[in-house]
Amino acid sequence: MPRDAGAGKGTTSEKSGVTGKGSGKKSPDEAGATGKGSGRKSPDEAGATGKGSGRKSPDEAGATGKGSGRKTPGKPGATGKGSGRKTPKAPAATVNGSGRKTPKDATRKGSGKKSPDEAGAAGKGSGKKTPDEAGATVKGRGRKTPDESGATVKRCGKKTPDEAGATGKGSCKKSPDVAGPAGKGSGRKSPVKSGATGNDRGFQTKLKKAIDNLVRVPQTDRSETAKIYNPIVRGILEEIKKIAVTEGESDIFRLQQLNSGSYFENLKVDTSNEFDFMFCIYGEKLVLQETEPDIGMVAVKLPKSSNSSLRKYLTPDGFLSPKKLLSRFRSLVERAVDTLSRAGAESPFRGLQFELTPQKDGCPAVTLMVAKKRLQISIDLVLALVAPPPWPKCTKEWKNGVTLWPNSRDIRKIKKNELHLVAKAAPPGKDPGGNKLWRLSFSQAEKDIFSGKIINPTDASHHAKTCRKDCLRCLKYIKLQLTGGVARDVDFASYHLKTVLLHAIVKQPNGWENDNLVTCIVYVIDELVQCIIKRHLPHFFIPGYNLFDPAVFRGLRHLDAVKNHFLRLNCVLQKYKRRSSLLRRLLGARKRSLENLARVENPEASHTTPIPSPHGTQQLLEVCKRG
DNA sequence: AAATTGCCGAAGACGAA
DNA sequence: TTTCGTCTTCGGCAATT
Repeated sequence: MPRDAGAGKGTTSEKSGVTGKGSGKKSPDEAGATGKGSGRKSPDEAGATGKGSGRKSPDEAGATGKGSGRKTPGKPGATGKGSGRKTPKAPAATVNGSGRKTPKDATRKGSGKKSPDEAGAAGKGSGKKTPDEAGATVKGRGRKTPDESGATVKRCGKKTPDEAGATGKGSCKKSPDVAGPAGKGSGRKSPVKSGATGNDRGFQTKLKKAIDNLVRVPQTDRSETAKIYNPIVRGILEEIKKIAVTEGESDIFRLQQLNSGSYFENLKVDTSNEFDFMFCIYGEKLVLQETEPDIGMVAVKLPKSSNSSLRKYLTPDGFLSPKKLLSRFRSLVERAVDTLSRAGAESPFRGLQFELTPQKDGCPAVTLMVAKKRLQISIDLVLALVAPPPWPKCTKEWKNGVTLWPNSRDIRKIKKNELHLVAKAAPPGKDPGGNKLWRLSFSQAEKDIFSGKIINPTDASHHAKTCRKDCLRCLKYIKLQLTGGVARDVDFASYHLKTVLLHAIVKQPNGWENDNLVTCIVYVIDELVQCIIKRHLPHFFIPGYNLFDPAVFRGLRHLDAVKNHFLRLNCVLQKYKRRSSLLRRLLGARKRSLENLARVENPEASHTTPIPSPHGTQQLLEVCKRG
């Protein structure tokens, strides 16, 4: 986990009551109008046409008419309350609450977004508003619905390429034609003709499956687990708040939830149901002392004038003690969990078994195991202090100059993020007793970087998304083979891979097209190998903090094993990469020109001499086999 | 300050081509 | 079997009450 390495760590398909007639979704005819009669049909459509239905989520299975968009989790169905965003002065008296409403909806007070069924209940198909409704909703709002903004009728997140083009946004998969101009000339051209043997085909199929499928979390899992962890985390937060109020600590334990970790960054590659949450103490004035800038840790004091309840957790020499505060936090979580587990039959927690795992030395997280029948999930709760901007001095060197990536605007945005301080133990000898030093966590900034716009920017010349995140997921998957099988105790963390990737992008911001995944993996592995050879991997945000410094990295003796593990795979991938015709097929780039493919060949990728390994292919196949 | 709502992006699912 | 387009779900976030 990132924590080991350093820095930190509903929709209820609104059951509208409408029976599914008069759907706002497209009719089959309309669907066909796009020139492609494909796609998933809604249950409504399925019923209308007699054709097979699509996948249903467990909830949907019983429901007809559905809505899109997100509802407050844990509050199924329309609440009937009158709060939320409303048109301040709705001219049309029939409109209660917010959102688009048909006259029919007007009889229901206060619910928000309507399902397509509701929205279009008055007529067939279209979800468009009547002129009256349009007048009622357009004023005084920030964002507008697609309808209001004049777009064509679409309620779901994804857009058709047309819409995407119209708005300049959208994540919809585009056809190769849309995906950008085909090869503009330059670059190495592969002379290799198509020579796929039966083995190669098997290999490429497996690799593609490994890349496409192995590193995904199935939607059903996501849905099922979200229904468990969301109410639990909310419940614990509420219980802690209640306890804190009765015991006079409401000023510090009105915690703010921050979802963090690989699951919420969409970087998860293993099958463990592990979810990380930060519970943040905010609004406190803290005085940071950068006594150990090169290990990413700070000491914290309170202003003299402070009368915060945090005073209880000061050491005799006036430092805020991570150990004391974490201990208090754990006891609060224990009591909250106890309350949850004693909840009545009507509670959302019935049938769940809770177990807090023993506190690990130096670990900032309180880990709660939750079991529901055969499903088991692990919830990591990390107490964090919020350190508002500006960032500490040790980060000053970070991207002071002009860089292509991230660009200066993104850097400003990243630096606006709050930093967090977590109770992660210092390296041996640095903080005896664990009473003084807090670990700087950049998880919010990292989340910002990996959230899409920054890691996968869309620019004028490359309409397709980049493969940067996929690259990291593949590398994490490869690492999993090592740490999950060969040698568990290697201390080589995903955070190291993440850091290498970020440095690699800074060094080489171009060429991360989706079609270039294998080349990119090879490149990042090369960068990693260089870092291992030099025993030097600077923390991304704290240049002076070397993550491979013997003083802070315990797994030094394993690093060469890690290097060899990745090199063997690199050797195979490099060999494989040269067969451009195979690569073309492998990456689904059949329609693109060879020039386009060659254009992105990365000259930097070949600066490492691969170690020949007769077992390389075998190992990669092992990676693929799990699919 | 807290709750609610709606829009958006990301990514999985799945049928048709 | 692969590719593509569409639909769906969920989390993030801003606007609003």
